[in-house]
Amino acid sequence: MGDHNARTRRRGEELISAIHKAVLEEVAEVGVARLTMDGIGKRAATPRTTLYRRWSDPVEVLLDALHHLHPVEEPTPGADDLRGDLIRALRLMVDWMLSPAGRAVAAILTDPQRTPQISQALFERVFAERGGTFTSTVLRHYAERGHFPIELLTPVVADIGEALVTKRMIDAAVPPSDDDLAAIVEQAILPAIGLGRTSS
Amino acid sequence: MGDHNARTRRRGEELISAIHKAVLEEVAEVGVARLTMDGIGKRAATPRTTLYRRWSDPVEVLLDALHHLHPVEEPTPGADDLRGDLIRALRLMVDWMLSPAGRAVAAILTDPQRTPQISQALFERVFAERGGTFTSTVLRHYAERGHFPIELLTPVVADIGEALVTKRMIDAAVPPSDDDLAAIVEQAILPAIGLGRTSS
DNA sequence: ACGGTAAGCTACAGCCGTGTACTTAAGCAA
DNA sequence: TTGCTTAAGTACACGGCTGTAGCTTACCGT
Repeated sequence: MGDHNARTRRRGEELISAIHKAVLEEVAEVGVARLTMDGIGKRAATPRTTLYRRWSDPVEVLLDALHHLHPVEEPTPGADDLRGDLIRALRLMVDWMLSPAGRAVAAILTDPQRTPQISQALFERVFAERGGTFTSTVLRHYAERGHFPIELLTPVVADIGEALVTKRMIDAAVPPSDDDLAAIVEQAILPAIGLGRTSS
Repeated sequence: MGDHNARTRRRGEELISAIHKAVLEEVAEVGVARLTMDGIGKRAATPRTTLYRRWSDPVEVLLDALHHLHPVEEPTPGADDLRGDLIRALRLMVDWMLSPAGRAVAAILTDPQRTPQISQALFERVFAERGGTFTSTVLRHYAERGHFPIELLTPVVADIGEALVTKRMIDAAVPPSDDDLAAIVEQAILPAIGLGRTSS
């Protein structure tokens, strides 16, 4: 009795990817701490029993979802525009941080109770797939072409852009504009690789 | 009946500051999301009823604790050692981030469900009390004494050190060493104010 | 067409945090 | 000492999430 759902019953792949999508959204919204089977089930429109058939607790679902994440897009350095490519790399980063996947990762990384297991799953699955950080891909490209000495591309320098963007995202409610990103590139990254503000 | 606690019953100031201490520890450990009256009460060794007499929910207790936080120590620039003073400022920051108060603030700032009210309370109470960020206090001091043009001390530049330290604290399990901080100062901050690695 | 597999659905007991009511007892001041 | 104030301690009903059980029903391969 009762109206059967107009939507057809989902199975296998389709159902699972719907659940993965749901966990990521859920964790981005409420955080790892408030993650519940109930919440995931409601968001994915599936009963908890279906979840328990495959996973034993919310974090398992989350880890599984991370394992199926599509790798993050990498910046593709252009011909001869270091400054522009850096800004585009940071823009890519900002967009990713605003996406469900990015917000999920942020929620996980900053959870006070995160375990080494979770951190490890994250780094293996989400970051290791990529060549490196957003800006370091660009920086390496230009260093190899002699735009600046590759010795200057230290771990610290490779992190400058990401660090400043991250801080902006935490401090301010509004995501950084292109002008903000340009300021980061010009005032922090370029000086660090010996390309001061004078050399346009 | 039963053994009365050997400890004398606490009242007023003493009790409240014990509760404040407890909330900060609790939130640093479990995060804002998992904050409960029960947890606070257990940690402060006081029944929930006492908490409800003054506050209506765990976040209220937290906000009240923040209002009673001692201001963070400010770096005191020395005579003529910009590099050393910057490192000391970052060390001060790291130590604070490792303290209960600092970890509490981190937990609050990164909570996916933080409200504007909470952010505002934080900034007013914890940050506004200070002159500025850790490194900017030092940087301003040396800029005013002509060590570098003050126009270079932009908001982005003032954030470089804090941003890199924060990222390090999130990424790595181990807090940065003095060498790490020195690398940040030399490779990121000093270049940004026009004092490259050449000028020692 | 049929039967197996797996998803949808409901129900239930258990645990934990909540918020309140009420009693007991310690500290403090007149 | 007396009495007011306030914390300690106990008890209870409520609600949400949990994990499981048992059943119904849709999908899908043979």
